Amino acid sequence: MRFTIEKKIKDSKGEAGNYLGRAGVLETAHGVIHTPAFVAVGTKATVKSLNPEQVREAGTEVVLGNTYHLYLQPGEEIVKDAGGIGKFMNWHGPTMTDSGGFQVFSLGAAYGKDISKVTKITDPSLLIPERFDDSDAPRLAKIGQDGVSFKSHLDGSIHYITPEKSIQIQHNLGADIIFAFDECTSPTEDLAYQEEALERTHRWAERSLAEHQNLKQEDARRRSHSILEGQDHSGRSEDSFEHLPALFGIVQGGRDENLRKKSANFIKNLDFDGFGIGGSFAKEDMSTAVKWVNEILPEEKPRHLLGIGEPEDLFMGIENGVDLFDCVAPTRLGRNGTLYTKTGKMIIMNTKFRNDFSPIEKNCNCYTCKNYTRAYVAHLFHGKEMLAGTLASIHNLYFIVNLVKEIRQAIINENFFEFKEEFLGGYSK
RNA sequence: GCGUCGGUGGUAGAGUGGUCAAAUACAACAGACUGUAAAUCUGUCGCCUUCGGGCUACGAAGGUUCGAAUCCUUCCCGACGCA
Repeated sequence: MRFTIEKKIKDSKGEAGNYLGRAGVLETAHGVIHTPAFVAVGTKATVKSLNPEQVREAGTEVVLGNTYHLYLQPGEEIVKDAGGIGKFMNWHGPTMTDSGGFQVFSLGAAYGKDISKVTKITDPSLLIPERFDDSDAPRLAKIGQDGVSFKSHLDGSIHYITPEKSIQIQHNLGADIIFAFDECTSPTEDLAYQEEALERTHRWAERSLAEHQNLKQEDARRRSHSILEGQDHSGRSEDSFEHLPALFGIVQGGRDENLRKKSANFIKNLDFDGFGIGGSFAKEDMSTAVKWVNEILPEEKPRHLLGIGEPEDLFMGIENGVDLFDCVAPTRLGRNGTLYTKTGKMIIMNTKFRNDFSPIEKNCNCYTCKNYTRAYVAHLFHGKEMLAGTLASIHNLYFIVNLVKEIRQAIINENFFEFKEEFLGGYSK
């Protein structure tokens, strides 16, 4: 993997100032990612409701799968034997896998609760928690001594995932970029807990990295042995890129400035190829957290803001130095009948669209908008037809991927701030 | 014409004397969704409301009863059987 910065954000007079944002190129063994880029989420080695051609046609350059899900089903050995996640799912471009760290949160502290990746609460202090009443709440993920025990949401079986295990699984899944195993904490946890969790995430980062390096060495030994024996049929030896994954470390630290900075400083000193910024945020905390972190992380390595992807968040992230985003929003919202437009989100099942024969969005170049009307898409949703989720996902994915591409172009054209103002001025949340 | 059974909210369908403005499902309407426990979930769904409650309702009209969607009478409508 190789990351090159092409251009940094400048103001309207072309002055560089102190801006963190940049446009670049991330080269992997499976192709190039133009950053900033939006990564399509394909948790179970499929971007839900879309085939790879549709994902590609929407403009997507890279797809992210999930360690936890693929480990449970079909099992990482199968994916490995298939030739890796990309080959398995017939996606020829770059791939990434998440470590399962998010499931520590979504199946743990957040399980059965009304908290998610980004909470609405405007005053996060209100979120502070009675951790004590909470202890017997049902969870599918419990944090243990040196890992997390998961109770499978599929069949109830128990699985213990350690950092080593997560990295082993990810090596078998064979994506181009993988992530360290971390603990995504709930914003409802108090500072003492955030600190404790951060220590854990840091230990896990070191262990993830150590296991990653072990696996690389083992692989190198095996390959040199095969070459000596004349058995290397991989055809990849002349590749300028390592065929093994690049590993990104993850910064946590909740909403606390000291913890965030502490985490960035700790993680940046480890030999990671890039970085993820994780956490469950109260909306208003997100930009400060990203800024604190990216001011510390080394400029020359890529940064991925995990799980974020609403339009206003993309501008915020990019302006503050984020190179990669992934988010389920385009596909999940699409399947659930909400569509992005330049003026805001549209709930396509609303009565007013039943006889609206215009496209979802005028001048949109996605497959859906070029071929179908609002009335038709609404009809598909009312009729619970499978094509509904597909057409909606195509549009939403195109919308978000393309928005990020436009932002990238604006950076290159040195009119990022104008573009931001123009877009957000017309977009209502 | 006689007999039997049945007519419940947009639909299907519970309910057979009070706890019924009426289960449940569907439809409808509105909303939520940010490293996918998610083609999912939430709310509303007779009318009015100062959200305490008020009013009108279970084919129609009468009646019995403290009280009726529920019991009785007649009528209207439907299905089936016999002429």
